Amino acid sequence: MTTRGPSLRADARRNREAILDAASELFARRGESVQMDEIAERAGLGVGTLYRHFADKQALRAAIIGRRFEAMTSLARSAEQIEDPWTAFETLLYGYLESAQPDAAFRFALLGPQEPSWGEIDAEKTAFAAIVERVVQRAIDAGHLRTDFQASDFVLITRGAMANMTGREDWRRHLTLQLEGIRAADR
Amino acid sequence: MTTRGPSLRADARRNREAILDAASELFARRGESVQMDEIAERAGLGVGTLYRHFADKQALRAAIIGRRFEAMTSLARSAEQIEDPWTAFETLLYGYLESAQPDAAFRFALLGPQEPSWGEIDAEKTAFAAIVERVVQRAIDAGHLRTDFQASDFVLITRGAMANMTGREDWRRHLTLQLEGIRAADR
DNA sequence: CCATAACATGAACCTGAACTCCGGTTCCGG
DNA sequence: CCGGAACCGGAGTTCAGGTTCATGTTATGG
Repeated sequence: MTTRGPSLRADARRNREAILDAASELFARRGESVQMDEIAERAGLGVGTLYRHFADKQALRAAIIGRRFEAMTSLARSAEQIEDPWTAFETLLYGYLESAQPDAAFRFALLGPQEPSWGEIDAEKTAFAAIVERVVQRAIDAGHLRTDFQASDFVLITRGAMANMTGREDWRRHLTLQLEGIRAADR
Repeated sequence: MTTRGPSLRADARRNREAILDAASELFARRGESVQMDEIAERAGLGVGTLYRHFADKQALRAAIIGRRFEAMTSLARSAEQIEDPWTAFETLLYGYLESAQPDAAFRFALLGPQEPSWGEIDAEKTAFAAIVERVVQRAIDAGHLRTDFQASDFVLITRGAMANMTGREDWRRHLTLQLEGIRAADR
């Protein structure tokens, strides 16, 4: 998926990038409602070209989401490098949410019912989850998180916060409240 | 809005109810994607009849959501009657969420971007909020909730829980965690 | 029981947005 | 510099689903 190989003419590759960029931008800002013609125009291309690169709208959307997940994984990877377990955890959590905030398409993809055919994304998702697992475990071992905290709770927390990304910065308040319920009892 | 008056033929009133019931059922289960023809069929009526009673699909949706909000308000009213402040709070919280759980349309209406033209619903929403305000305040005064808890936090918590209503019962776990962050520190 | 206004019906209509298709254009190895 | 394979453009096609309206049906007061 990533290194698609050499067999792609130079202009084709350039256009593919342009499409991805334009679509990212628009999907991020307006979510579901953007239409193919708009994306084409913003990319400075014809609609036909979009369909040369992606089977249908759904496939394009999936590619975008996949891209974002790759970014999330690399974010997680760098957070994992941080020495202090709690700082690592917080960095991951805030980094994840702050990346999600401006991307309505991504948030919606996670909050709405999951589509079928997102098989490829699931793989990336798993990679991300594995890193979260480790960061969480480290925070628990260091005595910063409740011992009964699960990696799956990370998902609950983040979904909760994302649900409150409506215009304002309410989600930060919500996250703070949630963190209180998550920390180890002794402080 | 509620007592629309006498000027409505008996069969018309009956049909209106049938439409509302059918639409509630379908919207609740399948959210946005139901189509007018389906609703008509399930109500045992023709599509034209739907349009006699509701200007368009959006209006029908709004009527349904409004109805649910009325139910929520009456739920809140009865929770408010409970003696013990904490029990009242918990009853309201769980009652609200358990009602929301089977109703995808309602949840989606709250989680998605709010449509315009839902002015009438906002009124009902305000009534609900007023009751929440009182129940929350009582729980704070009784020393069960953090003193810095806001009525608006009720919204954050419930949105968070609703975001985790995906098939399983994850939201209960999430709510438990959230409650830990919400309770008064002294326990 | 009638007259008639209110109501119901659903096939046809219309809209908008995804997708196709083929004539024209561009890249690239030789 | 050339041939042709790969690629692009965007007007036109298709189709799903919301909405209308001419025709038929039913409730209700007198």
